[in-house]
Amino acid sequence: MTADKPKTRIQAKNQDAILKGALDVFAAEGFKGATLDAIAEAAGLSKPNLLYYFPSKEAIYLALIDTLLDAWLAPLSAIDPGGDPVEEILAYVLRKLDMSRTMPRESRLFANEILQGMPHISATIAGRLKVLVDDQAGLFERWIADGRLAPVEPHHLIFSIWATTQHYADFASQVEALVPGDETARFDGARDFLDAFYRRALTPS
Amino acid sequence: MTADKPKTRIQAKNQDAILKGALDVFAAEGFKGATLDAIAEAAGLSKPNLLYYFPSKEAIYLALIDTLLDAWLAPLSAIDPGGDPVEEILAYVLRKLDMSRTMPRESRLFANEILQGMPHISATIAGRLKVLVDDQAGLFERWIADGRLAPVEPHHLIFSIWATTQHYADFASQVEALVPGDETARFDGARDFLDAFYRRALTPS
DNA sequence: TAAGGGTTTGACCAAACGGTCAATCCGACG
DNA sequence: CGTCGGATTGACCGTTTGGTCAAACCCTTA
Repeated sequence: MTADKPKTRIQAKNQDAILKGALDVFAAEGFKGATLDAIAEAAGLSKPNLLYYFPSKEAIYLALIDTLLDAWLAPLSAIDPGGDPVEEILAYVLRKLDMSRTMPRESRLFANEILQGMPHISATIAGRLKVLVDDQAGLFERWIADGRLAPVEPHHLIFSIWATTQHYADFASQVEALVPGDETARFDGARDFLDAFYRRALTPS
Repeated sequence: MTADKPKTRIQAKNQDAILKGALDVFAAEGFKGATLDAIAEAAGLSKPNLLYYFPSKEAIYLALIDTLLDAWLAPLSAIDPGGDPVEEILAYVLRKLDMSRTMPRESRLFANEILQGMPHISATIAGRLKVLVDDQAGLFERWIADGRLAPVEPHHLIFSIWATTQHYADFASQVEALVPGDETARFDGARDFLDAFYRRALTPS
């Protein structure tokens, strides 16, 4: 299903430029709002040249999602079953918050896709996501059973982490309008809040 | 700036039908994804007839936002300064969660708008929002100073409430894919989680 | 009932859109 | 150097889109 590996250096360079440009445009405008002309300009190519490397706008979009999904979900997989439960989850929260700061386009890309009802997410991708989430939910439940984590429903805990951290990327325009100071100050404030918040909520009594 | 009050019953009925249909379409497709034909069909009118009542697609969108914003923000204003801090904020959380269940289209409408960088939100609307948020943040700070609320930064607390509750409307497709059971069960689980979570996080030690 | 104004619509337009294609360009390799 | 296959593009196409307009419709009221 995914594209073959590039053969020549020109192919590698151009496919990379296209995906980079497409990330800019799709994240800012959504799938329907993005135009091939805008992607071509962002990639520094002509529109027919875009379609020499990808057969359609949707193919670019799918390749982009496929390329970014693993990196986007990696921190959830990286939770160490051997570590301290509260500290492991807190590290995940802060890692996700940092990704909202350093990778806001990826966050908005997925936010747009899910908001529209995930029309481009295949059953296999959704299945991969569900397996990962269910696995980590099972880990959380074991931690809870061992009394090392406050008893909270794991799926909703994961949702709350996604929601609170990605909020600073997806709804950055609103956050900027409501909180004074520069970006660094805002993310420092968010870090302090989320650390204290999740520490209180997750530490077993 | 806002449209005048409708004069005739036909005007009232059709403007209402247009705004209802537009809510369906804009919430599902976003501003750029929505088409006048789709809105017209959802409203049960012809496209030229739409444009007899509103001068443009953007005018429909602006009227819709203007109509819905106050109701959408009302629960935040409704927090009672004379009530118990933790219970007041918890009631706000559960009210917002309930709105995600009963008004998901409104939630997605605003989510789409903010995701795109609030290109249609005027300075006056943003100003109204900021005054409201800053006011309630001030109330939270007084509660904290009185030792009746755990010391958390109020703006980030409000963001977390918006994020965790609206998540169940904005990203419903993802929640449905990851949590088994029907909608009622999912929202019951979310309610239990958020109640316990915020109660722990907000109760002063 | 006749008229007048508010209401509705089929037909249309210009621009933007995703995508195609034949022609051209260019760089690697014998 | 010549050539051959990959790379690039200007011109173009059919469709969709937001919006227009003149004609027709219909509801109210005198």
